[in-house]
Amino acid sequence: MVDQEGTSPKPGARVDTSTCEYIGDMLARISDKWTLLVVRSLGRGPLRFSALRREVGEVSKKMLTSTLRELEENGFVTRTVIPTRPPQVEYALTDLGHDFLTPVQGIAEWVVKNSTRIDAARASYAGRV
Amino acid sequence: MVDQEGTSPKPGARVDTSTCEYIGDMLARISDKWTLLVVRSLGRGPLRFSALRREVGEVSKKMLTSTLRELEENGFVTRTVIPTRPPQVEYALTDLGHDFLTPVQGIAEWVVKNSTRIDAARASYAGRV
DNA sequence: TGCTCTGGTAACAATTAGTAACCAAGTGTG
DNA sequence: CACACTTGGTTACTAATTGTTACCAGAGCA
Repeated sequence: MVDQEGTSPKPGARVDTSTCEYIGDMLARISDKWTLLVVRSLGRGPLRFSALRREVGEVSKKMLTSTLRELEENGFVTRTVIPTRPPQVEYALTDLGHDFLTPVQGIAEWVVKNSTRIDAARASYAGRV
Repeated sequence: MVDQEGTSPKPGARVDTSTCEYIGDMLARISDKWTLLVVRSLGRGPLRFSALRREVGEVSKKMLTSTLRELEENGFVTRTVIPTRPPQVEYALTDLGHDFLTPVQGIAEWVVKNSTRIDAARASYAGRV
């Protein structure tokens, strides 16, 4: 075996393996550049595609589309087409998505509360290097 | 102007703009594929590089290295070289990193609690499509 | 007529992540 | 002795993901 990258089966996991895998899977699912940002934006109320794009920031149409598709697939948001002159599409959090907002806000609040410590740590690291 | 992708300055943000940007920045910082997984693994105690790699799962050395470097830079983990025969390197959460574990565990717990609903939503979407 | 808006999509470019090999010093195996 | 294997990486190359740009279609407006 010459420095293999692949991981072989690991028998002795500390916590229930399938639960761990499930969490890991979900964390991987939400750990992309836009998902949390989009959920947070929709947490303040339903938004149309363009409004959401303005709200989130520098997200491209393509990535916003694919992020929303995946959130839809996971049951976090609904997509409603409003048949106006140029048809508009409204995105809103489902009950599940709204509940998910709680832990997400938890992170956001933690970040705000600890911003001083984070900045201090970063400054200190920059100083050491 | 022909379908510009760039976003122009947006004056009327609902919440304090700089706070929002700070949160967005931090969310972007932790929303990569491995950060949350690594923090969660180190939450159970300090681990050496290889042990951590086994714990996290299918992460490549390269990505684990860069993830750990960024966590170090943000003051979430410490890196300690143990001068043994082949020198070993131990990674551990700092106080800041340990505190961060709380909101991260919040997400993990939410996922476990709501796994039934998530699975149901996914199945329902798969059925509709 | 020309330019705007709507919510996308397709083709291509740029960035990022993953893979495989390598390093160097020391241990164990045949 | 020669080989394999350990440690924590780095490097070069490739694969996958993201971002950019242009385009669609139908209506509004000057």
